[in-house]
Amino acid sequence: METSRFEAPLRPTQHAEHILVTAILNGTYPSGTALPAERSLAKQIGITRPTLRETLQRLASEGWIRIQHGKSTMVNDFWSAGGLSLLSTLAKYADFLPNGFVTRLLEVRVTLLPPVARLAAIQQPQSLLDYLERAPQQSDRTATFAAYDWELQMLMAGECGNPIYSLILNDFASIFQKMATRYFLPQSSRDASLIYYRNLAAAIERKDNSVEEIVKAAMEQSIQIWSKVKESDHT
Amino acid sequence: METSRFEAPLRPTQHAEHILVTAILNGTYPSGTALPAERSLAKQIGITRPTLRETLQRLASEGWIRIQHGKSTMVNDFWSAGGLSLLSTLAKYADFLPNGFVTRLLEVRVTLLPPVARLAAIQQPQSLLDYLERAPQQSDRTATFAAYDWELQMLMAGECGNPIYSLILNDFASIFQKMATRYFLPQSSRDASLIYYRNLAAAIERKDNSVEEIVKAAMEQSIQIWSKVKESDHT
DNA sequence: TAAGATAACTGGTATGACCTCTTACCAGAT
DNA sequence: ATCTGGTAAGAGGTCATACCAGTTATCTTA
Repeated sequence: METSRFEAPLRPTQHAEHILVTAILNGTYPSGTALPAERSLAKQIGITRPTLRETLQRLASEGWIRIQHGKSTMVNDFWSAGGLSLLSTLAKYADFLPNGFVTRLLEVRVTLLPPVARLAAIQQPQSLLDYLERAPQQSDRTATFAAYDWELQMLMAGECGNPIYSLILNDFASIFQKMATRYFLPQSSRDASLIYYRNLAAAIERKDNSVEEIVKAAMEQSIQIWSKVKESDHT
Repeated sequence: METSRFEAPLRPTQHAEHILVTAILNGTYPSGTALPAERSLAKQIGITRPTLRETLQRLASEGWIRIQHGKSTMVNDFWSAGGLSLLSTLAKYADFLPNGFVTRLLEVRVTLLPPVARLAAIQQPQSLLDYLERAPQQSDRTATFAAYDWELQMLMAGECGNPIYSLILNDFASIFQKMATRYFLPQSSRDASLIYYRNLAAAIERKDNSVEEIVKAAMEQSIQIWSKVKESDHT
């Protein structure tokens, strides 16, 4: 349950977020119901109203709640009303994530990244090749692989010519970073990625439009790998 | 420059957002530089610090700025550091949008929506068919088409079984709504959509896996239509 | 009975003080 | 000379409380 061994005394604003998000996720404040008034809510949580409001504004902009002057603040069904920035907050409370949620994320990546890679390979092939040249070694640490793999995605999104893909990926960051340290733990995961990097570099040099398929295959494989990693973790 | 003919006296918190976002977009506060201290910034804008902070927190959560205790608040390069929720704020300041930005958004939709439609057609075909049954009439108002078209996308995202697609679409909402009223203005746009709705319904009933292609073709066509709409608007 | 004032909610903003973190600078010890 | 630790200034973080402004139900009043 804990992220760190020592209970870091949360700042009031983070404390409020923790209380509220937890309460929404566990059904204490079901969607469609009204949140307590700010004055009483602040007293309950043990912070002051201005501080509480900063947190409320943040949660509202992510889509957890809906604030309207004069009316009570309402709890949203964030799956239907929320924005992608929910993911960054949601990642902090991974215990509440539905089963297979990371898989859902990887499935989105299967549809997104291949076209992005194709465009990037067309627009800035040398930039990708330079980066792929600096691929990690088989013996490198898990964290090294996680960082390298993530930056490869960001690089492709940044070079594809469409800035919107970067925005989407940025929202994926928190959850991806969190899963990557588990994903790259087995040696087999790292081996698979190294093969992927090599194939990708070769495809980019060939300029034969095989980039999209290669990335798609790798992304689909990553779903399989992830499901195995999850199994072995439960053992 | 103005969105409405009448200068609506913005609430302090919105006023602050307007000032800051405008200043960031027009280069007054370039990315990488420090924002003025909260106390002086609040005085400049003419609001108080707690109010300013609410706005700053919101902007920070969208990725415009980076706040750190003790250090100065820094301006981000939001294209590389921002999240998808930027779009909702960005839509309010469409004058600063780079040329072809909506086209970039439509291009993302081309990669995103077809797989979503395919999944939705598999999981909840009847739900889609029921909705397509209630398609608007050729003579209906522009706003009617805009609303119907948007809700169709949302329905597909909601029924596809992967909640993340809904989150992404939600962030598209503001810009899409804004463009839809222009997009559906010509009769030809509405005719094209009506054909698309019919084809889609037929494909779903056939259950022959043609849904994805039909949606993809329609989304690609929408890019063409949009470029024509833009041209004629400049005339 | 129906229109309008009013009071009691709710969130929105204003003040000004104090707490905490970061940083740079400087005195003292090595 | 260099390292160490303290110290002060400036940044964001929080608090306390009062007041402003929409929303809504109620209670007048025509």
